[in-house]
Amino acid sequence: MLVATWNVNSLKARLPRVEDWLAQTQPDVVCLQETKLSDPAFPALAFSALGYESVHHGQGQWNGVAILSRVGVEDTVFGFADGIDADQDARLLSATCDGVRVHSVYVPNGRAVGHEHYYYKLSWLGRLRNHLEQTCDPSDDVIVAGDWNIIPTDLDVWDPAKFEGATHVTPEERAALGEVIAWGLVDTFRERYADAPGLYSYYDYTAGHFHKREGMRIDYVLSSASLAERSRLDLVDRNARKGSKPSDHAPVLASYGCD
DNA sequence: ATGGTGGACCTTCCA
Repeated sequence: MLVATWNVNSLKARLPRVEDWLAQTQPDVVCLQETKLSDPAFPALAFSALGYESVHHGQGQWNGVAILSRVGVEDTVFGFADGIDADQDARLLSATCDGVRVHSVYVPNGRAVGHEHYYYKLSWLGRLRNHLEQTCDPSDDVIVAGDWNIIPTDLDVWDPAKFEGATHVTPEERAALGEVIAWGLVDTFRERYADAPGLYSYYDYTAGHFHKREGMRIDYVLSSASLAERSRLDLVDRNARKGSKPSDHAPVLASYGCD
């Protein structure tokens, strides 16, 4: 099974690129973030024409997450499970695709350390952990993929010094991510490329960051142990960040063999 | 030059 995650930064602006990329890459399951669409505006028919069923959790102007699958979509849950404080934004979508419980996540940015949005980000990650505890089991095949808005280690950014005092690198954010991972997830990308620098999924649009390879790895596909054992490939599709009108994020791919 | 891009959309917010 080939799984991808991609923050498209407006599906309306990016649809032709996403269609071309799907046809070329042929993933089985795709988690999208930042569709910036209402549910009625979601282009399900365009994906259907390419062989993908889809589910979308949107709110319009901001946020919005989707799952595309050519191996089925069942038991969709929109946002956090019942009993968890509801999210103000559309940032989480869960569904089962060919027996794998898939989560498309768009973790809040945080904006600035100490900002109200920063505490919302930490709370959100705690609620994500609760959601996993309530809705699935780490011994099952589980994928949590998306834009995490956290640089896991200093290896995942071009210049850690530039981030002193900034969000994405604080011990609190990394600890909150750690609590999600401790539920039972593996970052197979970093295991595969244990000490390799320069592998980034996001580049700021401004100041030529992409061409200077000044990026960060904030998009990742985390998987439960049963899938991680069958991990066959992890990569960032850097080519999809090139050309005219790209997203500021590149797609991240992970594939898993059969049992 | 004290900005720099790009997407939401109408003046400013967000990343």
